[in-house]
Amino acid sequence: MQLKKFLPYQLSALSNKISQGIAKYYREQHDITVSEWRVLAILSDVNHQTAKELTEHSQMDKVKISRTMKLLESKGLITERTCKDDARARRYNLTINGRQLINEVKPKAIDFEKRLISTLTEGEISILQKCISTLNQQADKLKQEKP
Amino acid sequence: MQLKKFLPYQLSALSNKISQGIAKYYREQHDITVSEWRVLAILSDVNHQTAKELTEHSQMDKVKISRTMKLLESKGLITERTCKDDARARRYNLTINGRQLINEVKPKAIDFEKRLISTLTEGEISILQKCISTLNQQADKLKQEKP
DNA sequence: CATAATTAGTTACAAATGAAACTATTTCAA
DNA sequence: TTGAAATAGTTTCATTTGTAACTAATTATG
Repeated sequence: MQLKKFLPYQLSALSNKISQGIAKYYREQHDITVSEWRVLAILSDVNHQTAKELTEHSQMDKVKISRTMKLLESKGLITERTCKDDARARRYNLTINGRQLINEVKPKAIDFEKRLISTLTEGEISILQKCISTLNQQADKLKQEKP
Repeated sequence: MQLKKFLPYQLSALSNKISQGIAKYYREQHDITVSEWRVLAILSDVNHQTAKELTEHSQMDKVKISRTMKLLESKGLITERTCKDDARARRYNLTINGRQLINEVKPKAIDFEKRLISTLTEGEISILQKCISTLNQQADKLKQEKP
């Protein structure tokens, strides 16, 4: 077997290649990290979330979220308010600047994705989506099993 | 747009999920990192390569390769010999122990992959492979473009 | 209702990483 | 040739990351 033919390697290589390009763009053009972009994107979709909720929607752990929120706040892109019903938690909201930034970045991200998949057919894209979803489920299942 | 629907995010999330499972297994069962596994796998396929060649086949940079080689040598899994034709470079070979280890790990990695894709049809797997290859090309192309 | 267990989030510390500077050698070009 | 540029690989240092321990608040249990 060759490493090149090993699916986990292929996915990691592809994902890294794509991420590097995006990360570079976010950094150079908007001075934000991928983590910041993810949080902003989530909040722009559903505002007013807690750190806990953000971890569930971002595939990032609570430490990374905590650090990212601190950073975003220091940049004035989000505000935080302690939850009424739970004094341990805070809810985060985009500021005007935060919303403006994400409104600027998002179309470019969508355009990047569009160009990325432009050489795939509709049918291929739909099967790719199905594969990703199935592989996610299967990866979850295998994680629980004993090796 | 939702982050969840964004292909670069989906690929990153999937790849991380799969990698975490594998990394845990390599570490617990064989006390090696994913980097070490990759190098061993490449050398088991074509022995006697230089660091330069390994970087080209592993998607790892020269610093990471350098560190991995040092580690593998300290564990007695590979040997190094200065190239006859270039005193800057070395060629690496698996030791008996190295070959034994990779012969032990490889079948399990293949089996893991088999279980991972077991819920996909042959057709889906083949289209997935095609998508990965096309996306790699496209990502390379987009990297060179100005954003 | 008191206290033990759980949960939200932060902090501290060690390990992993990446970029840049570095050494040693080789290649190129005047 | 011989000095300049390029290349193979290593080291250094600053940043990022992950784990574990921590604080503060909430929930569950006897």
